Amino acid sequence: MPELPEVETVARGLQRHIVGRRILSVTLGKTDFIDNPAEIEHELPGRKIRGVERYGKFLLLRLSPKENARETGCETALLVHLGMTGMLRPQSAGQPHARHTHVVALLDDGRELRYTDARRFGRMAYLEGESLQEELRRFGADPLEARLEDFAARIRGKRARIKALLLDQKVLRGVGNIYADESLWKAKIHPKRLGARLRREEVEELYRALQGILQRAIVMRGSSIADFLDAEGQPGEYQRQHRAYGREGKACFRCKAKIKRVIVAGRSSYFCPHCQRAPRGGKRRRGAKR
DNA sequence: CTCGATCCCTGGACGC
DNA sequence: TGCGTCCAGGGATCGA
Repeated sequence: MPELPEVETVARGLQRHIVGRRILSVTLGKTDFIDNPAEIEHELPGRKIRGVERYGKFLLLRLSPKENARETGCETALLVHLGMTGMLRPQSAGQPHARHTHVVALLDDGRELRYTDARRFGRMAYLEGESLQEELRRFGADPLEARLEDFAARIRGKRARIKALLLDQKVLRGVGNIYADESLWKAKIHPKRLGARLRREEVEELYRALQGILQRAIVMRGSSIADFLDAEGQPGEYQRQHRAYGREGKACFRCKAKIKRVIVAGRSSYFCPHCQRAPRGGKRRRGAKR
């Protein structure tokens, strides 16, 4: 499940392998995850891949300008969201296509940049100029770039549960279920606590926990739970470091209490009931009707 | 504003 | 071995 560290890992791999390449042609399979398939087919051929960036959980492939817009400075990019099972990687054109390969871009070095996605929870969009900027503005701060003050304001200014806030891409871009749970465990904060109710020190603790975990996960090239592979087809190693996620019933690494699982914000949330204390009145407030 | 529910989709785990 | 069922989850959307 590609979150910030996994997408960063893919972006770095792509930087090494496809930057500078020109796209010669595009072939599409199923297209229900593409904003405008016809545009992808028509706009990409002839364009050079100038750079690859991560933007939250998106890969941003910066493209050379359109033929008729050389001077306008109009930025163009291919946005790729890997969803749950998306993979983007270059392979030699001779190699057989993996199952669920839905986008194939032939490159000028004879290789193909292939997008495969079994569940098609991903997204692909070609964007340019103002619509690109507009799309990027929809998202919150990058957790690795945000200053503590900004992070704190984003969290404490909201009454939603902290888990929901961490997952909300408009608040922070790039955090998903795994790293939300891992950072809450590290900071000893229960997922159902309300953002606005966190103490100053807790927010600071969470900020440091989140940054530290994301950085360490990037070094280990992300977590491979089911089938995540980076741009070079390699799995990540960070799943071995998980302290909460996926550990229901197992002993907490700090206190040996059994890790519990609850649904918060519609997602499985793993936490230590001893280290991460439930909020006061977390069930139903006393005397509240119904 | 925030919530839960629902849908999208497929593969893997599990029970029989 | 095979079949049915459940679950995983990021994000959009809708009604409460």
